[in-house]
Amino acid sequence: MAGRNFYITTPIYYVNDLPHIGHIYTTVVADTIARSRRMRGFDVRFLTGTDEHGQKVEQTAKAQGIAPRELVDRVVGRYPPLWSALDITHDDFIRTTQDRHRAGVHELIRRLDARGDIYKGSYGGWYCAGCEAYFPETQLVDGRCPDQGHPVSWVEEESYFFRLSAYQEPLLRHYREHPSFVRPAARFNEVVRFVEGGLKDLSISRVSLSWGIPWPDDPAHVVYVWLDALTNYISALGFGGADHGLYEKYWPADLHLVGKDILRFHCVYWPAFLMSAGLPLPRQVYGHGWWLRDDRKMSKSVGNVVRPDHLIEKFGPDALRYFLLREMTFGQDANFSDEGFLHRYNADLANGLGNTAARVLAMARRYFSGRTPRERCTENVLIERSRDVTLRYLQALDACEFQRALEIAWELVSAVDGYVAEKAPWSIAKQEGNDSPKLHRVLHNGLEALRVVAVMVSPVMPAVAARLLEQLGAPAGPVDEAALAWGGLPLDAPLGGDGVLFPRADVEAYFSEATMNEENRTTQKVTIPPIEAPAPEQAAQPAAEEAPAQSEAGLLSIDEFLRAKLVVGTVKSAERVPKSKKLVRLEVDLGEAQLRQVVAGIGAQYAPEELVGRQIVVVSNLKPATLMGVESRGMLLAASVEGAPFLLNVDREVPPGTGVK
RNA sequence: CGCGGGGUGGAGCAGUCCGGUAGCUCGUUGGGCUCAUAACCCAAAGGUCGCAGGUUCAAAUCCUGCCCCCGCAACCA
Repeated sequence: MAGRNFYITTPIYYVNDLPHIGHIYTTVVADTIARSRRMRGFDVRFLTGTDEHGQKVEQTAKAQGIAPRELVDRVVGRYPPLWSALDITHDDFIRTTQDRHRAGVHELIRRLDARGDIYKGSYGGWYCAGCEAYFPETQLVDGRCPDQGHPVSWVEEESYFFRLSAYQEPLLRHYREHPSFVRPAARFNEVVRFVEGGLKDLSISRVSLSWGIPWPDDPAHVVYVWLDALTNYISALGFGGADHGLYEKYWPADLHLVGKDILRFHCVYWPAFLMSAGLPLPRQVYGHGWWLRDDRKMSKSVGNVVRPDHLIEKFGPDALRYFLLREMTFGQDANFSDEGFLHRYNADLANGLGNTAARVLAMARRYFSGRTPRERCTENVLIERSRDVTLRYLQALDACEFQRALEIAWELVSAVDGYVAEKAPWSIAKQEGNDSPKLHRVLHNGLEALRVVAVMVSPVMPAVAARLLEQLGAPAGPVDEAALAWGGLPLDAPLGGDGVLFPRADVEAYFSEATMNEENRTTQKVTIPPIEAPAPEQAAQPAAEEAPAQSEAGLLSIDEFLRAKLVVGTVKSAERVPKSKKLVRLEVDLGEAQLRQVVAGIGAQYAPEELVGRQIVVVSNLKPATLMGVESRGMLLAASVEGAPFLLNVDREVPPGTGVK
């Protein structure tokens, strides 16, 4: 039954970070799509998992004195409870450390090799012996390793390469022939442009680390993390294993859902690998946007990563799921804030759906002794409205326009409110009594419309939808598309339990509480113990780059401290470094024969003019560094509030060169 | 010429691909209801859709140029 299967994937998440809003978002979106496809009769396969190999994991494990395997097991353990709390309905959870995955990777490599697309060459990089790590040229700081400032040397190591360059034209042709291969459209153009810019062959093995999948028949090499990671989409289906029934059934994937930061890997490397291996390409890759915090990208170093555990606790998983899908225009970036969440929660869920359900249900309970109405009518505004809404709702949903889909669904909620206000069932009851056929019909329409809303909302808020259906006295069990049609509510049947769907949130109380208890804020500034240590962004993020910061065991001696020569200097001149965003070049009088040139990243907060004449504190014996081509021979001291500097100065003027201790 | 995103009533955002009365939530003002979670309903005020050109019968939407903001990269020594 071709076309009725639907295979959807999230990226596999890198395990050196706790799951945060980015992981949660991608997974919730995938789950919503999976649920809506199931509702529409598709045979859905939904895959998620974790990416567990690579340098960062190896280093972190080493630093903690445990085996990598132990480290990844501990971090991966965080996922199942979270996905379960959020009602995620994935069919499989793949880990790249599993045997089945290794088999898939080996099989893929065999195929690339058979095609003649793999050759042995050498891969060059800057190696820091102190950190035992390679750094890309761009990460070097003043020609030294970015972590500890150790010297680095250019080292070439043997590596297997993939002939990516041979796939430039085939990829471009594929893009041309499949304009919906990458969504949204803006991202599609980005990818095409990147490939048009030329492709270099890709190094796909490393000899410098051991925590990875060994290269087939050459165990000195380990498979490059991206080749390793991307293969999960087929290895999870049994590709390369004895039983590839799932592979036959579900591949190619209908949708790879990814964050925009890893689009290139999914739209360039992955399809090239597949072409080489003679395998079909996924039908679509969707690059969604990021959740920002105060318009800035979330990062651990800034301390603004959102971990909404307490929101789940306080408001339930469905409220969070709703917020994520309703607040973000799918594909674009959006801001995350507690204020925004509470606002949506109260406006849409408490005052909207929750209150509307409560008012209609309360009347049915009162007037009909807890049973559904005995009469229905075939012609009224709500029926028409419902038809129109469900039609547009399905269109929006199929187009992955979740925001619009929910907005449309809420039109029906609001229509019920308007309808109830207009028909004023309470007056009918007063005038004609509880047996009034009109009263029955009016409330039936209200309840039935709410039932339709519950069905529409079910892919997004499964638990709430089930609860509402139960309260309405509607048939339980899995909902399908047919349930969207008007008329599913049985007559004269018992209503389910009562209870408020979404208790209104007291915003003031929330914030005073949150202030009392920092742990509860979505933005966690607490440092998480090394095991769950930093990762820059969401989604599968193979190692390679920065190593985690090591905590030095604490206290330094007075001697060590005195090695830093701190002196007071008077700023003689200041100017912006051309083309830089915030660098200022200062000439400072340190009481030496010559003025000292110091470059400082304070241009965003201080205008050069206001600096001249000021006395500042400078570390005078710091190794020189070159920033934007300008040499800096010292560092000025400033307090730093979320990255914004506040200069230190002396209480009263002192001679330039005065020591500080 | 580094790559990309954005500039729409007081706030936050849709709409821009596929031109045709500028929409939503919140806020404000006035009225209504009393079934409901201090909720809900109706009405009103409020926008030169960053700026300037162009295409068109018609431009928030297409084309050209410019300005500002924000990510990434780079530069917090």
